[in-house]
Amino acid sequence: MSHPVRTRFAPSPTGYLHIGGARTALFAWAYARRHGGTFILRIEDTDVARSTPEAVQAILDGMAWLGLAHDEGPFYQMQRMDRYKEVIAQMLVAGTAYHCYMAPDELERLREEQMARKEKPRYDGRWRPEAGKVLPAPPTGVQPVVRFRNPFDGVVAWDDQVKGRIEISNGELDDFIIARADGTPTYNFCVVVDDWDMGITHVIRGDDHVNNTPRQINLLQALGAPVPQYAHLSMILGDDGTKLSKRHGAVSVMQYDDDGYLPEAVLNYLARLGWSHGDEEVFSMEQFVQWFDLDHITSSAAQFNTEKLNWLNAHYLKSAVDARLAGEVAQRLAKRGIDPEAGAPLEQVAALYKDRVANLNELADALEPFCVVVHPSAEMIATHLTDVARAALKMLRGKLAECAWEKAAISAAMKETLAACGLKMPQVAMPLRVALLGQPQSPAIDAVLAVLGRDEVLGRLDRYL
RNA sequence: GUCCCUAUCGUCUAGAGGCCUAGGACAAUACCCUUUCACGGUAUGAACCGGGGUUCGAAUCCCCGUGGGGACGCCA
Repeated sequence: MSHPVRTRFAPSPTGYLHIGGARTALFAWAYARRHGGTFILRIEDTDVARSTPEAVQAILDGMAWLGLAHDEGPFYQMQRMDRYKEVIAQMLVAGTAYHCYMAPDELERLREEQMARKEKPRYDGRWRPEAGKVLPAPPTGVQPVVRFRNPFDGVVAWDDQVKGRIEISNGELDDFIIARADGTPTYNFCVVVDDWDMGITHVIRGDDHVNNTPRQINLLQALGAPVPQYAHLSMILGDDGTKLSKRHGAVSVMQYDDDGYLPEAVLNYLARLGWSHGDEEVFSMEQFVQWFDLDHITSSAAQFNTEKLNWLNAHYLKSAVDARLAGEVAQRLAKRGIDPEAGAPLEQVAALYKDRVANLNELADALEPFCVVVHPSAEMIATHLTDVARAALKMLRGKLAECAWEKAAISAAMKETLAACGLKMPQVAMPLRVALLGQPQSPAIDAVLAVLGRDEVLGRLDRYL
């Protein structure tokens, strides 16, 4: 507890915020919250060619939808160039970095030779200054890159908070480039300077960065900077067990909004994917933050399971406040060109349907017939609105025109009609559903009538009588 | 190829040497509830990758295979 916890989420704005990034952000956010720390958002936009302002916005939107608020930032690496260049200059002076004039094609050739010899491809250190070593004369007209002088022997080790102790021999590493020929700094270098400057105490990030960690630790140490704790999260696989890709599965979190998921369902699902707290399955973010720890993160990859997400979403839909649901559905209906004010009060209809659907689009589908004139198919009319049924509906209509407009009275009117016609409930309820909503399934019919309103019910009925 | 990570029901997972005849959840199946369709309830089936150790005792620790994933960029 001596140091306040500071975590960060550091996406590169080359695309939207996808489900894997969202989980990384969630865990980093939760860890900071859990320890009363600070959650920082940093945009790693040094890849100018692929970074876009749209992607930055998409990431911000995704975070906002999920409710993952950052305490500091967003910081943009492109705005920190002066600082990076300052550090590089210092390293050059200190001798922890050096200029390398090797041409890219020359480097490429070296790599190919090494691969052919079944060796790990790495820079051979030809421009690395050593005591007593004579360096070639720098070729004229060539802009050098700057390489980090990585320790030659020994091992780099850290206690990964999710994977345990990891040791990498320095012999596996090479003198990687920290500044390109045009002077711009590279990823591993920027990350290190940023994590240092921003006082990051816990680096919680994707598993694909395990290989970068030893390089970053070496750099940090060369800089005399403190080494943070690292926690590497395993990746999320697609529904079919294969790697998520743009082609399948790796959709924007905003797609889940479009698909009718509630953010709390997505959050709960993500929290439970790769982390656990005993048998707990359903919990709020408040509860999650209280429970969250690095010790119970799974170290192996997890397969995304849409069905479980659906179940959670249905669960949160059931317990959602009617007014909120009505608002969400109204927006969706409006997008379909339907006036949500046109029919029965949406809030009441939503209450009737919310425990029968798995997402907001299904809810909108269910509420739509309450707002528009429905046109059941000829086949459905033939099947349900038989002469017998119509006769019963006609009698029912008479009673409905006069009874008190509430569930019990409506139910009584139906029962009287059934008795008078010698019919069973479904024989009248089904045709009634078809006439009113255009489909033979609905919640309890008396409740549907009550909510639709007398005028609407009688009007819709009259089209068939 | 080299290095690193990883392995419990179909899926997410519980499990820190005896509480494990391996627990929960989703999904599946059956039944119950029911005014249709759902919701809900109850029940059932379903797993420790293989082989060696260590130990009185291993899902848990170690080694070797095998499977899966990642990294080896003047990308991040």
